[in-house]
Amino acid sequence: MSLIGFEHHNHASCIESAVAAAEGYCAENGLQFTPVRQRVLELLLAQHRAMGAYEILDVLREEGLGAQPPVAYRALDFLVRHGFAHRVEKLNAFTACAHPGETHSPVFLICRACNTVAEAQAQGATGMLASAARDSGFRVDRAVVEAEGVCARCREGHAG
Amino acid sequence: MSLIGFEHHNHASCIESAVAAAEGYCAENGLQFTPVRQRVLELLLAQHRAMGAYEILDVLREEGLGAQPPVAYRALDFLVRHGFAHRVEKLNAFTACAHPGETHSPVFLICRACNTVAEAQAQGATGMLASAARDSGFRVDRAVVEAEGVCARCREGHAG
DNA sequence: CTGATAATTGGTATATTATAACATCGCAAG
DNA sequence: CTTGCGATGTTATAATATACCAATTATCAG
Repeated sequence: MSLIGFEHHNHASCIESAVAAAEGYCAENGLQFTPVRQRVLELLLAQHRAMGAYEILDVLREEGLGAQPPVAYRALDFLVRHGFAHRVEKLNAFTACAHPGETHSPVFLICRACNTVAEAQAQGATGMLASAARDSGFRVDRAVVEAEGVCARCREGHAG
Repeated sequence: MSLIGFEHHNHASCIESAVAAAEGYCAENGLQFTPVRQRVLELLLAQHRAMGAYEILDVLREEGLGAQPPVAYRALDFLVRHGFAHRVEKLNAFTACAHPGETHSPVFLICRACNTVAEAQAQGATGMLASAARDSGFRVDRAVVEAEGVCARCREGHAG
């Protein structure tokens, strides 16, 4: 399992390169990487936690990029549809994709204490789910795997 | 993986026995299995799909058991808290537990075509998730595993 | 039984999340 | 040019969920 979200890294460059990657992908595929879409992606990248649509909308509104819910939802739909972000069902919120470009079934580790959302890869778990489902004739189109708990740092913090 | 939801079974008796089991459990543990709680459990058991809180509330209202959202949410909270029902995050809806009494991490298979929600047991998948998370110091308190797709019957139905 | 306590109910109000619907704009293909 | 498509801007409303307070009912120690 590789895991992004709980380690240290150069955040500014991490955002820049992710945005550049998205921009490139859109250019190659005839998609419009508009200001609102870019800004929403930046907001999501800026924090390793999930943001609600209305939380994002508040920022867009302050910045004059849009004031109504559909503005945020449309940008989020775009980002999710093209794999730049994911929806975290458990939180009814959104988070930037930590592995854009790669095809993957994300697994989220949600820390109840610090609200960090780490995106992990657990090939095994989703593979097992898919094959077990297949045995009963069920075809899995999308798997949601999300674990709520407490991350290492927070457990150390209060001896939890 | 055991799987309840897509096979045939005697539904009336399946409901009766589940209700009786819940009633017994409550009696043993000093919990109140009130009319609203019983009725909500029956409603959930009556269908192998997830029901929204407001859908349940509509029935309760017709039957004079309560008219406001908190009535439904409180009964659902009770049922979920004591393991008689589960919340399906992906659908923001609720379904009766297919394995009451047993400690388990449910896995849901949600059919997009017929809306059936089957509760499966996939020890392997959740176990793998838990152990992989543990390796990074994350303690999993609750795992959400839900697969959206098409069940065997619906795939046959339209050659899907 | 009785009073204290906790659990449940009934209700109002409101918060939060999400989408439907429609007019307009801008751009690129034909 | 004009047609069509995707994106935008906006209004309105749907769907999901919770905070809070008053009143009632169950439970249990004494």
